[in-house]
Amino acid sequence: MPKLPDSFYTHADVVHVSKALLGKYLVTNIDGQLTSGIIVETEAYCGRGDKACHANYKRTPRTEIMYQSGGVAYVYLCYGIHYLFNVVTNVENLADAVLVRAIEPVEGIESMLARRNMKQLAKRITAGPGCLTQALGINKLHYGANLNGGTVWIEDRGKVVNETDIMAGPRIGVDYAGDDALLPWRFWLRDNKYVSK
DNA sequence: TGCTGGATTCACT
DNA sequence: GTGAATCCAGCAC
Repeated sequence: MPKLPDSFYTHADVVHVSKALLGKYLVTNIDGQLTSGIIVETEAYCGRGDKACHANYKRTPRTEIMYQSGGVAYVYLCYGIHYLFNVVTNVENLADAVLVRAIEPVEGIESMLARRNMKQLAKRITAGPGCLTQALGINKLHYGANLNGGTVWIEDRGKVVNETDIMAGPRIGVDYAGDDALLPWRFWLRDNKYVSK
């Protein structure tokens, strides 16, 4: 299965990339366990002028990775409990990123259940940014991981997503960002039960 | 060196 | 609907 090329991630419009990631397959091969799922919900974060983006205010060691050329993972620990998985986009020195909020499980469901400490498949296994990282085994070790490597990557398996099936709305949990919290930069696949909220 | 609060989730009431 | 759990980056001193 073809991994997405570097040119996909270095696209100049992070909003475009956010929508293009819907329907793609997020795959991890961690601890010898292959797990994957269809990306069904994303959010765009722009490093320039977007108050909700970590990299907007100041360049720090944590956000340094977002200034790299697109195609690497930005993994961030939130509330001391949950890891959030982002895809860095755009070219070097432009700190854009796409937050992956939800996926639909496809492969390695048994492994996901074990990681989530669940007995049977339920919607909440991957519906939410903190959930999907746990299900896929993503953690701080994958901060800065190259998405063309053999640990975490994204595949295009030819699934077609119609523009009319893509819904847009305000982002979640970024009320502190003032007016920028209202930007319709959250995207999800219509009628998909694994979308959070 | 110490304090504050967050791109959240889950278990209760 | 509400509140606790829980770590570390960023900033103040």
